[in-house]
Amino acid sequence: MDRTLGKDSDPVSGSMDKSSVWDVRPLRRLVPVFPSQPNSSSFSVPQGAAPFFCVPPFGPFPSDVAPFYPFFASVGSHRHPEQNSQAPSGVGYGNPVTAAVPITSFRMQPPSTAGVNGDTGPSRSSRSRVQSQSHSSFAEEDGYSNSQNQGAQFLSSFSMHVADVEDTSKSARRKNKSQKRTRGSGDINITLPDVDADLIVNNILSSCNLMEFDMLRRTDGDKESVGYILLMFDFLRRKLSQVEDSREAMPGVSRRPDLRVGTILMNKGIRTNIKKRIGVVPGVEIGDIFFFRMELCLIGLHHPIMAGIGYMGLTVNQEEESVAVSIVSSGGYEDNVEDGDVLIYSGQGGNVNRKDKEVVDQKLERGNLALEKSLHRGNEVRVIRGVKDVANPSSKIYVYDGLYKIQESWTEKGKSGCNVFKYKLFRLPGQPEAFMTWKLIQQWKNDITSRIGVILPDLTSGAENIPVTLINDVDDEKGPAHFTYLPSLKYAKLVNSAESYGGCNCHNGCIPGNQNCPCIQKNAGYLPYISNGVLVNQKSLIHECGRSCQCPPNCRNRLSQGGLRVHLEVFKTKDKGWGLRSWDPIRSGGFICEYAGEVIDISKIEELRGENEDGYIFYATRTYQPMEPLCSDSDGVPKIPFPLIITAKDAGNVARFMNHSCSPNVFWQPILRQSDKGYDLHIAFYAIKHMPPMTELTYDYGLILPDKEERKKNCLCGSSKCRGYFY
DNA sequence: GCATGTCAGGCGTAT
DNA sequence: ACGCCTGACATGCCT
Repeated sequence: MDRTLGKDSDPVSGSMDKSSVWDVRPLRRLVPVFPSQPNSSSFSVPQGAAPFFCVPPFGPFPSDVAPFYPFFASVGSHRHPEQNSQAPSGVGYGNPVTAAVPITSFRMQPPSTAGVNGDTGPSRSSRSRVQSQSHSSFAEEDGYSNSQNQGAQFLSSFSMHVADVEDTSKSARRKNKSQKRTRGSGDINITLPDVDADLIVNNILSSCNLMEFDMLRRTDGDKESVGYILLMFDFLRRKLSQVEDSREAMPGVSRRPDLRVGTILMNKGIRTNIKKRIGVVPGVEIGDIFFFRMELCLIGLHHPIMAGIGYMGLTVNQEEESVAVSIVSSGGYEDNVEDGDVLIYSGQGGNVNRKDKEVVDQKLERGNLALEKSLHRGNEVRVIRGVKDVANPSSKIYVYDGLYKIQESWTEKGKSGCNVFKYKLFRLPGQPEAFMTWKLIQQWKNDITSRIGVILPDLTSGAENIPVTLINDVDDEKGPAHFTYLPSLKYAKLVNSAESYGGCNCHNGCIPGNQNCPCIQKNAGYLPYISNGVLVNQKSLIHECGRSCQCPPNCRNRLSQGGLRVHLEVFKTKDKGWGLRSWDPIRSGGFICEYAGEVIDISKIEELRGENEDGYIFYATRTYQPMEPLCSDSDGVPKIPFPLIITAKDAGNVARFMNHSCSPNVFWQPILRQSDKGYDLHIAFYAIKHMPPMTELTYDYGLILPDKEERKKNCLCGSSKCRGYFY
C-alpha cells in the first residue's frame, strides 16, 4: 500500500511545527477553474496555462467559476518553503483557463477611512501591528515569515496593507490599556496566546482575498456575502480555539475566540449591512441560526454586541428620535416566550439581574425609550430568539424569527421589586415559520404521534443511539426499498500497513497540546476537533484514535465513532425521492454521520453499477473538482491510502439517503483509524455551515472521468450554481 | 443535573 | 466612562 501515507501529516520530530497553523498558501484558496464543457479534455493542463486565477469572494464570477468555501486553511499540510515559492506558477494543478481574469481587475477601492460609526474602516488595530513586529523573530523561527512573504508576494499589496495602518481609534487605545492590565496581572510567558490569535487570523485572512470585499457589499449585504462572513467567522473561531486548546490555560487571559475574531473582522471591514435599518436585512433569512452574538453583529442583523435592544436615530420633522430596530430575547430577563407568535419583552436596565441592596427601577431611556417610540411609530422590529443549545448546554443558539410589531407597553414589578418595562410584540403574518418550528420539533420529541406522516419512529430499529424517523408527508409511498440498517462501515478485513503503530496511551482521552501523543502527532500537532466536538477544518486525511489506542470511547479524537449526535429523519422530497434532514440544529463543522455500508473491491464496481440504478455507491476517489475548494492540502484531493469504494445498496446507514447538490451544505472527510495490525478508512460527513432544523442535508457527489459520461443524471438541486447533472 | 456567581470583554451611546 | 438579555468557567445547591 502507499508507503508515503501519513508522511505529510507527521510533525517535525521533537517539536510541534507551528508553521502548520499559519501556513499560508494562497493558491490553494483560489477558485479552480472548471471548464464549461466538463466532458472535454478537462484534466489536462496545457503547458504554461495558469490553472487558477483570483476572483473576489462574492463575484462577479466568470460564468464557469464557482465561489469557494472557507474550509481551506490546512493544519495538516507541510509544504516546504521551496514548494511554496513555486506555487504561483502552479503548473500541474487544475484545469485550463479559458478566460483568465487578472488579479487586479477585482481590486477594491483604496480603503475608506470612515465607516458609518467612524470605526469600521480597514484594520486600525495597532495591537496586531505592534505584536507582529515584536514577535518577528519568534515568527521566523516558526517558518511563519516564509508563508507570510509568500502570501504578501502573491497577493501583491492589496490585502496586507490595511493590516499595517496605524490604529488611532478609541477602541484600540482602550484595547492596549486593557491588555496592559491583563498582562500585568498574571505570570505570562513570551508566547502570549493573544499574539498568536492576531497572527493566525491575519495570516489566514491575508491568504484568501477577503480584502476584495467591496464597500457596496458592506453597506448592503446579500445571501452570498452574509454566508461568507459567517463561514469565515466560525472557521477562524474554530481555528483559534484549536490553537488555544492546545495550550496551558493562562490565568487572567480570557479565552474568547469569538470576540477576538469578531473584533478583527469588524476592524477589517469584513462585515456587512453596516448601516442600521428598519425591517428586512438583505441576505439574512428568517429561520437563520447563529451561535454567537458577534455573528449577529457582523452581518448587521443586530448591532449591539451585548445589549438586547438595537436602535437607531431617525430624524422626523427635524426632530431626532430613536426607534428600536431589533431585539434579542435570550432569557436574561423575565420575558414571556410561551406563544410562538407573541413575545412579551422586558426593557433594559434596573437591577433585575443584580442583587444590589437598593431597588433600582428601569428608566425610560436608551433601548426602552426606543421601544416606546417604535410602539407609536409602528415600525417593524426584528426579533432574535435565544434558545438553549441542547448539544452544548452552556451556550445558546440565536434564531432569527423575522419581523414583529409592538402592540402595547406597560410597567410592572419585577422579581427583584423594581419597575420593569414590558413590551408586547406580535409576529407579522405571512412570514416563514422559524421559532415555531423549534417548538413543533420539541413536541415531536415528546410525542412522535403528534407528527403527521410518520411511517416509522425509528428506521434503525435501535441500531443507532438516537432514533431516525421515517416520514412521508408528500405522497403515499410507504418507504424506500428494503435495506439492512448498518450503523458503521463494514470491512472484510483490516488493511495491512507498514506504517501501523500501537496507538496512544492516553488513558483519560487525548489531551490537546500533548505532543507525546502519537495520534496528535499524526494530525500535525493538533487534535482535529475542538472541545465541543466540532471539526476545525477539512483535511485531506484525519487520523482518529483506533482500536489499539488506550483512550476511552469518548476521547475527543474518536468523534466520528460515537454514532449519531443529532436526530435525523429520512423524508420524502417533492422531486428527488428520499432525502435526509435533521430535527436538531447543526453548526458549521458539526459531525453528521459516517457513510456506512460494505467495502467492495474495485473490480466489482462495474457489475454493481450495471444492476444498480440508484447508485448507493460511495466512491471516494471519484470526487475531483468539487472537493478542491473545500480542501487545501497538497493536491486538493482527499489523501486516501487506497481507492475506497462503499456500497450501501443492501446495507447502509442514513448517509445513503443524502442527496446530491451542486451547492452542498455537507462535505465528506476521509478518516483513518489505525492500529498495530493495520488500519481502516472511514468517510464522515460534516456540516459546511450552520443549519437550522429541517434543512435538507446534501453533499456534492462529485465528478467522474469523461469515459463514464453516459451515467450522468439530471441534477435537481435547484442551486444557482447547478452544473445540471451529477453522477 | 441545575442555578447562580465571576470575570474579561467590545461596542454603542452619552457625557 | 458606562452599561449592556455574553460566554466560559467555577461553585454551590439540590435531587
